Amino acid sequence: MIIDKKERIIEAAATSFSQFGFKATTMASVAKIARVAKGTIYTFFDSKETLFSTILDRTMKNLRQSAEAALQEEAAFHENIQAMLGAILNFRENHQLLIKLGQEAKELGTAEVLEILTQVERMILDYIKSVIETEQAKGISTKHDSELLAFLIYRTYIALISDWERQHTPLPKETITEIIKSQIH
Amino acid sequence: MIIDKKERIIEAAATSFSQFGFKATTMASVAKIARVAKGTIYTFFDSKETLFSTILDRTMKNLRQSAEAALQEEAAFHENIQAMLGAILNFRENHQLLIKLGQEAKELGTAEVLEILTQVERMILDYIKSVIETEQAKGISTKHDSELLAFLIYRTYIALISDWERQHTPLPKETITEIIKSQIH
DNA sequence: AAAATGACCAAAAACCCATATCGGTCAATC
DNA sequence: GATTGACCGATATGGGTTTTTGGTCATTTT
Repeated sequence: MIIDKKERIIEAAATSFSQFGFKATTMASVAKIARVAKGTIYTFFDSKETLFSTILDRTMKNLRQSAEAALQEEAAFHENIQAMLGAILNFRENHQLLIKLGQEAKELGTAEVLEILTQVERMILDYIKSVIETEQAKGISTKHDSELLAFLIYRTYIALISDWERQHTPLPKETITEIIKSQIH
Repeated sequence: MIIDKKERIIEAAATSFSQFGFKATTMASVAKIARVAKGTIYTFFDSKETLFSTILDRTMKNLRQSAEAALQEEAAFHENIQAMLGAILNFRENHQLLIKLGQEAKELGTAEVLEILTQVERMILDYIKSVIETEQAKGISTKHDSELLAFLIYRTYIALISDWERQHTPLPKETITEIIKSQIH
């Protein structure tokens, strides 16, 4: 019974955070959706932040899995990197929670949510870094160390996909591939 | 006399916009600092926006001059590009008007100021583009067309200088040079 | 008559403050 | 021992009132 309740709370919170964002989600409404009393939430989570963290951790785990699934054993390094970046951006653009947090940061500019988003970026960068390091362990040489390379590649990729398209027609896939490739080796 | 007055208004406005930002400068205070009546401002400029535009145009002209001054006839393309980028970033970081507009956009998030800032970015990109095109006209080959190359280089440079340093120790100059270089050829 | 002024106006912003809502607690209940 | 929901202090909200602002224009100054 206990586990079932905790799960219901998490699901209710996930729905609400995704639909209304962090600030506009109230503990009372989460409790109502989860069909528990407000106090019950606090037997599983000490605060709204903690509850949110649980949801975010799950989401990031899903993101890592999506990224992982894009990798192919037999593919070349730069192909895998690009497939992974594509998966990450696709995930970011299709998961309501991250979309909503982005909107919330832009509209309300709350320091709290802004910090959460930098945390998300940090987690993504760490994942990219780990993929690079796995590849390096296999003996593949890179131009820069994994931290810098992850940063450089991720930022460039986002710039080319999201920012460029705000004012231009999308770039051909080969162009993007070529740019990413030239940063690795 | 007329010219003198117009100049006084521009100077007063420049000071005020730089010190207090767009929203917080009032036409009344500009008039007071310039020692003219409020109505007089409107014989030279039709609106606060127009007045501001004049100031911004001057600032951008100064920026272009600073960037221009960093170029050296005998230097290699990538050296000039980097010198120019350095000059632009340095200008951005040291000119009160642009700093203040950045703060204003972050704090108040006014659509008006945000639009001004994208306009500034556009002007900077156009300038970089023109420098690239001058070089291309001399017969130097580049990996990408000038629009994409300007975008790529500028974004990467900002990422490496400003954003990287938010969480890491500054990168050695040679590393930055190398990265920029590899994007050009 | 051309240039300059500042009182004036509608519109927008800032200010107040009573009221509602929120995250979190804990004595009572199951 | 688990669960509840009335309750609390702190913060957010709504909206009526006042102040400030960009812009105008009849009047004055040059």
